[in-house]
Amino acid sequence: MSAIAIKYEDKIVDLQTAEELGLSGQEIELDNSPEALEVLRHSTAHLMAQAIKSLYSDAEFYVGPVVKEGFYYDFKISEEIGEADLKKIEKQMLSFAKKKFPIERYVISKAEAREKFKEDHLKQAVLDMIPDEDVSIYKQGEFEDLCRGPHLPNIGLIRYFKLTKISGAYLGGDSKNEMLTRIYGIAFATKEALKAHMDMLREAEKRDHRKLGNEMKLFTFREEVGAGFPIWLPAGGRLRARLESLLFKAHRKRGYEPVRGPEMLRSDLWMTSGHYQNYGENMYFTQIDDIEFGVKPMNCVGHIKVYEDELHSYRDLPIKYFEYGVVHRHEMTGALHGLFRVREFTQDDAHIFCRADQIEDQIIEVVDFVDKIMSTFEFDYKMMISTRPDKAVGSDEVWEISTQALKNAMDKHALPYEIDEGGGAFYGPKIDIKITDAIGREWQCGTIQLDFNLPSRFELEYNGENNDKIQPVMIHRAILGSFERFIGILTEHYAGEFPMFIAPTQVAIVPVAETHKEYAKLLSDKLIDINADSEIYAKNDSLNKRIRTAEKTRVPMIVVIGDEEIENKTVAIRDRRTREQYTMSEDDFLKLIQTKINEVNF
RNA sequence: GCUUAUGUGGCUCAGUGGUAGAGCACUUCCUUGGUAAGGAAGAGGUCGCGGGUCCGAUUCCCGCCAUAAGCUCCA
Repeated sequence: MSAIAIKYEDKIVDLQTAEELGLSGQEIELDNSPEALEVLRHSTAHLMAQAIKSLYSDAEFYVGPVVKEGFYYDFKISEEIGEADLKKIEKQMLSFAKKKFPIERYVISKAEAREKFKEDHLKQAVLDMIPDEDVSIYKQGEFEDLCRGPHLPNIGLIRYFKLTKISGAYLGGDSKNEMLTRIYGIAFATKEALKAHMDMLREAEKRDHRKLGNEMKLFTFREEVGAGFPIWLPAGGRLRARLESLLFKAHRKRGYEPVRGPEMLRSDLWMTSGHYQNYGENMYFTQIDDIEFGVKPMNCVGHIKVYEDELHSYRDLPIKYFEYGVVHRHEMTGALHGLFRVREFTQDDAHIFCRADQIEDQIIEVVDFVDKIMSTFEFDYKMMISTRPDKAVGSDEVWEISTQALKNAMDKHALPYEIDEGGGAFYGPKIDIKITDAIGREWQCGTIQLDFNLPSRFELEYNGENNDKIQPVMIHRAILGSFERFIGILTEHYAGEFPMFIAPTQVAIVPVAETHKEYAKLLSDKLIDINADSEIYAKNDSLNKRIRTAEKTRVPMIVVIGDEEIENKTVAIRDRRTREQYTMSEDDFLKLIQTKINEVNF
């Protein structure tokens, strides 16, 4: 295999440029490495533009970058174009690729470029953004494009690609500007890699929690209820209740006290906290007897009021309050997405009030808590420290101290993290937990936020050793993030096949005949005694049909009960995971279920 | 919020300028069955909501609501 580019001073330089400038470096071959794919996908974007230009002669082109999930090109044509046209464009791309045009590069002045692309007002907009005097042009066959590269030496190298999506996009991402057409695509160096990618997309589609949630009757949305307000159905309710009770115990063990603040608080309080000024556009307000109230978008103010209910000694700290807090946030309609982004959700929220010297230990304790839960669900995760955003309260100094405190805690325990500049909450910096699911997708759930600002704004204090008044530090934290999003992620992570300890139903009981129904009910009661939910499939259907129906609900275990089982006090088990059938004594079976449910503790 | 598309019984979807159809689910009956769909009959829809055009609208037009994809990743 020959090189398609080189690496020079840590930058990818294509062969055309390298030759021109006489550069040399480590060769990059056409494989599925990030560097090679970047070059390949960039050239594929150009090939797509070439095909579009040949099919729609009035096409004007904006930008065509490589992105995380492939590449795209923004352009404008007079004709209407849709999903169905993608095939046509792909075909045209292939026919160009077969001609193996070399990709040539040359440099001209910006003025010359302006003249060259005078027909294309989008290219002019691109030129406006380039500060340099000279610009590079890449040419393949008849097609020329303004581009800084890097590109492949020849379009014949582009073989395994797919156009995936077509949509609108604003010029420069600004909704005040004109709307362009955007086509997304993906390209790989090998056929296998492309196939694996397409398989992953199909798999993701199959796992979509909106689809599974509907099929498995976990939750639903209704137009007449309102966008972004989920309705939990019985199966979803059972799953959620299991999570809640596991988590309740876990909090109690770690010294958290359950509390609860009101859904609505007077607006004055939101002004004190700064939410009114910094978060108001996401809040819902209402008027009661001439007083304005804000529906809580976060639980911290309620917990602050709990803290204020009595005087605290330095000996009592840290004080930890937790609540499954229902919050409302006004998200843009276009941002709503199944359970992943809703307007009402329940956080597994907690606030730790502690002394400055306890920050590090508290942060680490929370990180451990997170680790315990995430590893139980077999999630890999990484942590990200987010710094001061544009809209923020508090002095730079306080931000600096608190951001440093987070970094120190992490560094001291050799915990790896990345930095997200400007991603913090308006009252303090945070550590976000990003988990990776079963098919490699990343999700943001948990968050640990360090806050000196709210304690100061609410003038919180505790009595120090010398009876002096000292301001506590507040740590806001959520581990699942919200039950909604987390259950959505779990659904996709497990493809609906929830493990025993959170499954909505642990066991499906199928009595062979009418005469076995009574026994099935007895077994079901025994299961309730060990905290396992079961459903009896005793409808007037054939045995086969009832087993099939039970299978479709993705229940972890199906047990069939007939004369034989009743006589021998056994159950015939059908295990979802192994798809195997075996017989077990009823006692052993109950013990097994009990073990499987109890083996999980956060 | 913006752009585009979609919206037909509980679910998945056909269909049409002359007020609708299938499969699954549901109800009743027959079947009493040993591990992935037994059979029959029946009930269920003002075709998302509101307005307009038309003799007539679920179908065409407009507005709204909801859903989906995208709108950040800079030649």
